[in-house]
Amino acid sequence: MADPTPETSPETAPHTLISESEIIASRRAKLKRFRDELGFEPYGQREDGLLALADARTRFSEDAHAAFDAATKAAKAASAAGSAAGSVVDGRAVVRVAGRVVQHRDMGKLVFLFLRDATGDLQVSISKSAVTTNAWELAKHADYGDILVVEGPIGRTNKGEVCVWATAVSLGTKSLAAPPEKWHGLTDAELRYRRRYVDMYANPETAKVFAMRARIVSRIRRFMDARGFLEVETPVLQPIAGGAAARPFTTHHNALNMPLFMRIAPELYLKRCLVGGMRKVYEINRNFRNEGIDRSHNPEFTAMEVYEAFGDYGTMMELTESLIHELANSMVDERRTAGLRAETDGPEGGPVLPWGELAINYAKPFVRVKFEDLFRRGAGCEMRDFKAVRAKARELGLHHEAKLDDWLVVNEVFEECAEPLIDPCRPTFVTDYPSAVSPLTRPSRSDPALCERWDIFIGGMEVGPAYTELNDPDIQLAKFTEQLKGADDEESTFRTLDEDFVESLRVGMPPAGGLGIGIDRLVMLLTDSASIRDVILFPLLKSMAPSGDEHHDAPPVGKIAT
RNA sequence: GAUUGCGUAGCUCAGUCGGUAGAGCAGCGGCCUUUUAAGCCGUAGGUCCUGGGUUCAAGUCCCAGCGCAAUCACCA
Repeated sequence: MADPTPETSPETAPHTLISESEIIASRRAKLKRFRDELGFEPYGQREDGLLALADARTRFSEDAHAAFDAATKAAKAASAAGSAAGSVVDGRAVVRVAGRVVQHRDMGKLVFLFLRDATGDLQVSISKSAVTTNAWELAKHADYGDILVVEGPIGRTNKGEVCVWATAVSLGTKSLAAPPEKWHGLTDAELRYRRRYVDMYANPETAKVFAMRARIVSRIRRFMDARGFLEVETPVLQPIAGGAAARPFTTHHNALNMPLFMRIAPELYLKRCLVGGMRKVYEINRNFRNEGIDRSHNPEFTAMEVYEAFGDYGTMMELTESLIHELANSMVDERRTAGLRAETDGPEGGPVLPWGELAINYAKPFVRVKFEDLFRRGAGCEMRDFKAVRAKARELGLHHEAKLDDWLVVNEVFEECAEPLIDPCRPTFVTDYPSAVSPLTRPSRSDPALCERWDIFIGGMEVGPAYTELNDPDIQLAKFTEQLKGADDEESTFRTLDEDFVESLRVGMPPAGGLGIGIDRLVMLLTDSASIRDVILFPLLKSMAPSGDEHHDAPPVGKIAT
């Protein structure tokens, strides 16, 4: 980067619309002083040989520290007694570290500060007598949020704090923003989401959750790969949004002048992979649904879908149970390492992980209950006794019951009465759903009113469904057609029959089991996070209204494709 | 979409019955070579979310709007 030209000096002419508080003005003044008077490049440079702060801490040696301490004291005593002091041998490891300043205590001729990186905090102690004048001035006037690079031996203070005794200090990056409160951190939920980059360093728990998320997803991939599944990537931009019944986001391809949808599910493409001959495939990727936002819904979310030729919903059940059990075990290990609450000796042999007020027991086998049995327990009548079911629906105040098909009423009564009976502390497979509410599922051969589908519930949340996939093109076409008939005007603008998919079934898709798992929800459960926003780095928020501009949502025409 | 709550300094929060806008941290100036939210002295900092209304007087009461949160609804 070239030096800033004087006439556009950023210290005096910030070209942002953000008003400059005096806090920021003073930081700009410091930036100028650090650069012009002290000779530090305010935006740093390449640094080789940096240790993560946690790794630097492990280089501390009690023996080396004690030996150096004793030698220093002896030398001092000798010097005081007038005898010649031999040179002190310093056996302490020298480390070079970088981090953001999160504590700064100026004791006059000694400065203590805490640096923070993604691995944790480490104290740096800077004695005026141990560094150059310029480094001393930099350390003394460093602001919260500045990134410093420090080198020196690692030892202890008198109070026992492991620290780097700086021999060199330089500027990694000057921070020009007012920092959050150093003790309370950033607590305002809105600010935490809008300024996640501050939240991540100010609240280390936030960064930890995302590190855990990364490990969970990585373990899922290893699990799937070890079982011989091939990871594939299918279109996010789809001409027809299929595979689920959700409202899609719409977009447009200019060169082809073609409307497109952001996918609501990858299902129909993954099945085409089976038609093409892939036996076992999975995809972990984003889905987009243009619907409401709450603690368990974000408009874009990550899902894993899995398809296994010649499997069925039982195959998928075993896979899901093993995967989630294994993930829970790994989280127990992680939590123990971190000194957090977790057990492996639950009533059924654990692992047990906390989720809010709940202690969820992931012991195998997970609970299995048939839809029909759970319905009977919850509603107090047989689900096939539609008269009784409708009476129950009216009793529950489901006033639009009359307009609905029998099985849809069954489904609503189930959600109202039966789902609450599921123990939130035990992962539970609800199996054998009514065929009528599962258009992509193969009907059960022994009982065509039912189909080979389960949903897994954990902590009261629906984490994912699995099917024995419907691969009869004629039945599939009939189900799609029927579904389209029920669509209202609005739905029909985005709901279209995917004829190519039906054609692929005519080519022939092997019998298969398929599975979908909401990764965000699973991560919520495994990391004890209450909201999906706590496991998505940059969750969608309403944009801040630019004052006085009513047309801010109109795109700047002509500025898009440059 | 509905209901409730919240919105005050950069951050975390007080603000009584409607009567001069407050604290801590951060900032600025000073002191301090062993601090652990360091401490001490001094100092500066406000569109009380926005817009109306009631009133002699509104951060406070009323109405509308915006944002966030929780609960519900929606979401096979």
